[in-house]
Amino acid sequence: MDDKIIKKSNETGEDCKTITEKYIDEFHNEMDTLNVLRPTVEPKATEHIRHIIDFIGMLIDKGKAYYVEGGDVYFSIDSFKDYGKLSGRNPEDMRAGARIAVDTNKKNPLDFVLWKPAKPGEPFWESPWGDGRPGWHIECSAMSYEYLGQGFDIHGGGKDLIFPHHENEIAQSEAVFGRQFVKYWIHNGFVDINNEKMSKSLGNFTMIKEVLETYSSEVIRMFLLSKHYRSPIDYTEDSMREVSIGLDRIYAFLERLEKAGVQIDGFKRGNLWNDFERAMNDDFNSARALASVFEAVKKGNKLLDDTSDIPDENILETLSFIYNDIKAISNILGMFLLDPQSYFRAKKDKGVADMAIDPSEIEDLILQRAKARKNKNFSRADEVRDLLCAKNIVLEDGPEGTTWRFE
RNA sequence: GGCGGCUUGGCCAAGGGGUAAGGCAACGGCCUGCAAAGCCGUUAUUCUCCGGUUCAAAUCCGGAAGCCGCCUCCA
Repeated sequence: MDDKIIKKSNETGEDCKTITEKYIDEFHNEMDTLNVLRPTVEPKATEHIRHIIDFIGMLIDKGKAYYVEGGDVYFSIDSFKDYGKLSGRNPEDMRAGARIAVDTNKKNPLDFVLWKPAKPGEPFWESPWGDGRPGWHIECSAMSYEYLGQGFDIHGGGKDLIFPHHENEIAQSEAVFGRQFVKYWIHNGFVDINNEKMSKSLGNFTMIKEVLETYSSEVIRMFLLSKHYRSPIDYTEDSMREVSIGLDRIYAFLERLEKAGVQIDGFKRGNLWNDFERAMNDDFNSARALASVFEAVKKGNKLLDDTSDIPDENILETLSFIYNDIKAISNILGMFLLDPQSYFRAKKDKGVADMAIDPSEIEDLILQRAKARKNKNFSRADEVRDLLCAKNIVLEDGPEGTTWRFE
């Protein structure tokens, strides 16, 4: 029912449903890739016209909405004394600042449309007020009533929707039911590029696809969680790279734990979990929560350093608490979900593909370097390492030989 | 014009009356043939600026500057 979709439909000849299905599919695919769980119910406005019409009917019956000659139904903001309470706006002030020509049919310039008559060439549904379609806002009140009842606990959305959309939802629902619509509003800040808001709606989803070409979904999640959800976050290559390095560090720690024989016992919870929980319970302070993970990683690395990666019974238990907690956290944040070997293998595969490098070539060079090192021919050894370094490949000499990775 | 938000080390970013988390980067040390990784240490007497309240302010109040968002029949 979005004007943009109707416009696109008229341009391409595809019907609206085909167009929206396409975007919904794309959205699903990208959310799946980002480890975003599917919602239990995803109601579509076009499948709830009946509920929407009923809802508008209730508003009219209560004297909160009115029909205007020509087919429009408007919500009367003067009939709802709390109008503006969410956004902190005063209707008087806004009336003075109105920038657009006022529709003379409205009782108050800020009244908003609940049902609008169909123009030629537009999709429409039959209604008591003539053929037409719902206005924006009403579907949220009607559908949330259908699935969640007269009021519910948490409503999310972007900051830009506070006014008018969420304000209008409150007006519609509270005008009908006379009780609190939503207990907690969660309004997220935007992802900016160069400190400017990203292009709206569909444009953002294209971005995700592009970012995924370079960074894994876990890097994207970690980037988003590195700042509080209410604040805007600026997308830059530098910050993505930094986050990616941080994620490597955490996975490297997990790998180290496994090599040291640390076991997971899913029921035990340690200090990390307490810190994490405290942070998340404080208005989803994900940045603080991530910091607690890094703190635990440092602590764990230190314990492993101190015991030369052969922890005794006691240390082993401490480490298993950390491992457990990280695993529990990973299920909440949708990160650190892979086993470390797969994580680093995937990273390697991607590097190999992106740089068009033959891994056997690298292995061969490493062999040559090993031989040179054995013969104390260190200049040759360093030469090999520099050669690989130029290709973004870092060598790490460990007790079990040399491993390599992409920087 | 109205409303809301933001400004914390080189960069990113928590904290929101009790004396500055965490990440990245840099430098020094341990380790290493040298590195890398990891660890240890150093890097903001100070939180955009100016006033005020307080025993105590990055945190509260007032003012200034800069940046961002919203104010449409856009979902």
